[in-house]
Amino acid sequence: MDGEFFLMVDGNSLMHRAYHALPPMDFEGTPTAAVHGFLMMLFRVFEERKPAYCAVAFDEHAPTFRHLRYPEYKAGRQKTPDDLISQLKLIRELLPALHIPVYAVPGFEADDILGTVARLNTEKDLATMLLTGDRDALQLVDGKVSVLFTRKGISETILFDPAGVREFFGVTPAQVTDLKGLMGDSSDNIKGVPGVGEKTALKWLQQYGTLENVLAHADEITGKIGEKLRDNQELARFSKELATIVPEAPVTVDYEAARTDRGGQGLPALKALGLFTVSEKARKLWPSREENIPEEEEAASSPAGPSVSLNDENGIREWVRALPKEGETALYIGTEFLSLARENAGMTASLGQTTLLSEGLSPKQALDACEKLMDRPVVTHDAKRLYHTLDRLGHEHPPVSFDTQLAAYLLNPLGRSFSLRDMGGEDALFVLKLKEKQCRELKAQGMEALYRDIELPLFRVLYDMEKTGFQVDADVLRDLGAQYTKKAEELKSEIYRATGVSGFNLNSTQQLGKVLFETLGLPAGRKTQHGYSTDAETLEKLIDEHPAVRMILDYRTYVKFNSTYIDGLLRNIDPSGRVHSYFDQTGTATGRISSSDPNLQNIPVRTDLGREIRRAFVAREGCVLVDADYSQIELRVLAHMSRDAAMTDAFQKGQDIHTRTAAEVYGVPMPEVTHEMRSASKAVNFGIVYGISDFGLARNIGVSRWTAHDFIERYLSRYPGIRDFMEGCKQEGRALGYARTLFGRRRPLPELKVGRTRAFGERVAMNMPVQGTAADIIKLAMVRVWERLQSELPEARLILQVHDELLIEAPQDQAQAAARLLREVMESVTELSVPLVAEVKTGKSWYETK
DNA sequence: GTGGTCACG
DNA sequence: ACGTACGTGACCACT
Repeated sequence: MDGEFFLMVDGNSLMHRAYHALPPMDFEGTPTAAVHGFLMMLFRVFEERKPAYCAVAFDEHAPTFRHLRYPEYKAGRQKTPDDLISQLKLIRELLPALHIPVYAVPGFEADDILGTVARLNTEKDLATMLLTGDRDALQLVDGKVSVLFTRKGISETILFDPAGVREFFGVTPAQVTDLKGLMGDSSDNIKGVPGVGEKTALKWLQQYGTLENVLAHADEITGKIGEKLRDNQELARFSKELATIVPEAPVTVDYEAARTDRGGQGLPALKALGLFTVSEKARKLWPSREENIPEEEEAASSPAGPSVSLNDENGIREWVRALPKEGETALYIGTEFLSLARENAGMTASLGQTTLLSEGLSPKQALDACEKLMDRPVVTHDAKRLYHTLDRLGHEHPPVSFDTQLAAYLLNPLGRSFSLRDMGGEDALFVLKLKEKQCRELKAQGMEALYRDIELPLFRVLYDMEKTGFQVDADVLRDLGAQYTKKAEELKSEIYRATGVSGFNLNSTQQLGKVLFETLGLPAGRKTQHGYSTDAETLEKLIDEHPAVRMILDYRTYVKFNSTYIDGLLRNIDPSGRVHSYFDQTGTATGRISSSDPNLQNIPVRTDLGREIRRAFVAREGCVLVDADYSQIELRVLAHMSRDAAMTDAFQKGQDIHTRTAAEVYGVPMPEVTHEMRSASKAVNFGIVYGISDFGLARNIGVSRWTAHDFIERYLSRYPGIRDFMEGCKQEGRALGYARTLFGRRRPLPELKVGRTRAFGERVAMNMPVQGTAADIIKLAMVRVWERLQSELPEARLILQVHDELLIEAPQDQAQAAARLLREVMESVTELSVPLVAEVKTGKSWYETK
């Protein structure tokens, strides 16, 4: 915020935060922890933001008043503890001594006063910053009013302007009360509409704008939730009214008294309470005060060893100059609020025991200040995200020597979360310590090479893929969407006619199940927790029973394509016409990467209808797509790992593996293998990779489980190496407690110990080494392809990976070179006992490469 | 938020 | 003796 502004503090909110965030502390029996926390917080904001004016508002209870209007108001809140009440009294006495005015009006809450002071300031054309931990205040944000929001207790703040509120909460400041009216707020005992949560409320507000308009269109909303909304209109309006801050509290502002340059007195009062750290901070804030004569260093303030603030320019210079030439630097930029890159993202950099902190400076300022750090390789947590962040800040990328997030993933791919916070730390110093520990563990577990040669360099590749994106032709999508919508609508009325039931929600499995299996009396198949199963497998069996069934299946297809692919993709196209998927390198148990927002790894291809969607995925002007698929990579890996003679032979001779399998299992020469025989064998080959069971195979290919059992037996007797391999996987899993790939990647097998999930654990023990090794191979191929493209074809870019497929976007005249490079690298990236084969195709669209 | 369904490898 | 093929992500209905 530029220029002068008024810092208006919600005293109750901050005291509550401080009270709960800090361990109890007292001075000669008087509790002081919350007071200490409050003042440290306030003074830090003074340091960082330099407000020209400041005042603090407190709730002033007038029970009868509130009571009469809102009997249940705040009934849900817990009683304030005694030692917090005493500290609230204390702080209200201390603040005036520090020349910070206190505003409190009986019958009004602090946020009413915040709103009123903000209004008064705006009328004087003075900017306001509201310091609070209460989300209600966000409704007050506008061009002149911002909210400095406390997080993680009181240790961090984040500044919201109108764009920030939109970006973070998905609503404009004006819609904050509409949101609360719909979803309620348990901390304020505001009920909202029952059953409506944040997601629903946001959706409606996006569509209708205001709560009143949502209510006006209540009959358009279907389902139970629509009913609830219609039944609770009054409650919604009342909830919104409760949440609305009326900036009409009877307060007047004495601007002269609120000037911050009059502070610095009252230090004796602070010391009398044992608040030495606070008083030291105050002394620095107001150095000219005569009573601020430095005394003997009484309270060393920093518990975390030597650290310098980035506000301290000399300190930074000293720090940077003192950096040894050798040695590692850790760099960590706090995660959660990066989308608000203009504000305090809490960057830290560490070297050995020294920590450099940016509190309150923008990351840009912070980074500029320690630019020298960028020359050397950094240790960080989530390097891919760091690179994206630095892009936004307009900063270069330092090379990355270690990524603790990737190491954590390798050490336990089943981990639920890999955020630094969940690893137990929040700054670069912690990252550095974590690295030491992880290095030892990676080494002990034989994963150094996997880490160094595959996982770490891959982040750079994925970063590029995310940044580059994939061009999507929105017109093609919209065109398809219109066709699909028309088809779906037609089918819908046909289905209503054919079933004789209209108006039910076809998308609801429950309603559909009732119509099919009760109204029409069709024979029900499997059951689910909530009724009849209506999945495709069940419905396929009923196609001949009723004409509506086929139509329902078709309807589902069109609706699915429309909602997931057409609408879903259109939502994700950036202004330049490209979609930027997120590639999660720490998301799967087996070592694969996953793709989301949008997921580009499940774009339809198996049916003609679905494949049309790929026409929308195109190369940019002047470029083509070069697409390479590994042929049967998992079965080749299986052949290699199992050393099975027949399967190895098949691949070495370049035979069609499913035909060869059929020949083996049915005992006929390959030319005599029929389509049906090959197709059944293909299913078994897949099943084998998944850790087959006769039941599963039977269900998949529609034979009895005894037939399936027999089939598997014959398969395993023809491929005895595979039987041994599978047994070996299970035994090793039991002995070691984990499954592992050819490259040493591990997956723990906790399931194997528990009786009920043991069979599952066994299948995982058999599947993971195969799926995981294939994942290792393509990851290594990606790194090599990326490196070679850098030096040989810098205009060509890797843009997508789909587990066994890589996609490059290359200038037209470099397509051949790119295709050759891609094939060469993919096929030679590692040496197995069978050849690796990649099939390459080029085309203007992804459809053409299939 | 959970479960059902369905898209991919 | 047990449930019933491995790994993902998105959307919808419903609680």
